[in-house]
Amino acid sequence: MRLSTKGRYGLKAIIDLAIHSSEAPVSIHSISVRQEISERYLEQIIAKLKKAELVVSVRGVSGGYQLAKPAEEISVGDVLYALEGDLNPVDCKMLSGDEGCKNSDSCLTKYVWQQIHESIQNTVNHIYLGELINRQQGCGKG
Amino acid sequence: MRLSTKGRYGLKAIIDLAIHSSEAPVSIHSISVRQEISERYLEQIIAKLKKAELVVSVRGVSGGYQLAKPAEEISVGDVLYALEGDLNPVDCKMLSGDEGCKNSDSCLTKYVWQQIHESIQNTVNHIYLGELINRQQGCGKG
DNA sequence: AGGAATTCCTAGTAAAAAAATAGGATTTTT
DNA sequence: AAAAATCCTATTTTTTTACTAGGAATTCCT
Repeated sequence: MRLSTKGRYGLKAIIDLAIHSSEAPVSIHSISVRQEISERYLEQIIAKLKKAELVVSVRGVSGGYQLAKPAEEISVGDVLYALEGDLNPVDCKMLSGDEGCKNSDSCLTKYVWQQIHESIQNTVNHIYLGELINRQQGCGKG
Repeated sequence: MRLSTKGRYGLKAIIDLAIHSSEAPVSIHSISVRQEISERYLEQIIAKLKKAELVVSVRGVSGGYQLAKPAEEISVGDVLYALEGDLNPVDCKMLSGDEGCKNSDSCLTKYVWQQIHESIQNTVNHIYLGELINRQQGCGKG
C-alpha cells in the first residue's frame, strides 16, 4: 500500500515548479539537483505531468517546464492520478459490475475497498498546490 | 498504491471465518476452496492473523481456525494492519522527525502523506467485520 | 552555420517486492 | 498407526518498480 516513487518524486517536482517557474521555465536538470532525483527518471515523470496537461514545456536552450495553470487550481489528486493512475486500493475488475457478487464475500470486501478509495480521493482532491505552498511559512525554519 | 493480495485474500478469509466458524473451527482447506485461494499461501496469511491475535487455532484432525473475539470487535483496520503493516502511503523515514524539513519541499509533501494516511486509518478503523456481515442482506442475491 | 542546452521518445536492464510453491515437523483424533 | 490438520521456514517464480541508455528534435546564442 505504498505510493511509488513516481508519485513521491512527481509531487515534489511539481511543487518545485510551482515555486520556481513563475517567471521563467525551469529545466529538469535544475529540479533534479534541488530535489536529488535522477535526471533521466524525472524526465519520464514530468512527461506524465505534461500528458495530463498539468505542466507545459518550452523546448530548446533556456527551455523547461512551467505549470499549465495556477497552483491554486491544481490539486494533489490531479498530480497523483496522472502519475499513479486511480488511487484505487484494488484492481478495477473486482469493483466494477455486480457480477463479483456471485460470491457474496467479494461483495462484502468490495464495500471496504470502495470506502478506502473514496476517502483517499476526498483527501487528495481537496488539497491544492497553492495551499501547500502557503503552509510553508512556519515550517522548515526550525 | 495497490493493496497486496495478502490484504485482499486475508480480509476475505477472515470474513469467511466470521461467517463459518461460529460453531466449529474452520480449516484452511475449506476456506481455500470457498474463496479460491492457494492453500499454501493462505496458510501464511492466516499465520499473520494469528500472530496478531485476531484468530485462534485448533491443531489436529478437525482442527482449524476461529475468530479470537466477536466479529463486532474486529475492525478492517486490525486485519489490514496485521497483513500489510501500517497503511502509510510513504516510508516512515520521511515522516518521522522534522529533520526532513531541512529541504522545505519534503516538508510540504509530508503534510499530504499524513493526510492520506489519516483518512485511510479513519476509514478502516471504523468498519467492523460484524457490520460487513450484516450488510450482506440485499446483496449477492441479484 | 554550428554548438550547446534543452525537451522528447522509446527501449532495455537491474533490483526489489510480491506471490506462490515446497518440504517436512508437530499435534490431535479416530 | 493413519489421517487431517496446523506450524515453520526456505526457495523459487513472477511481476513490478526504478532506473539507465541512446539518440532525435528543437531552440537559442554567438
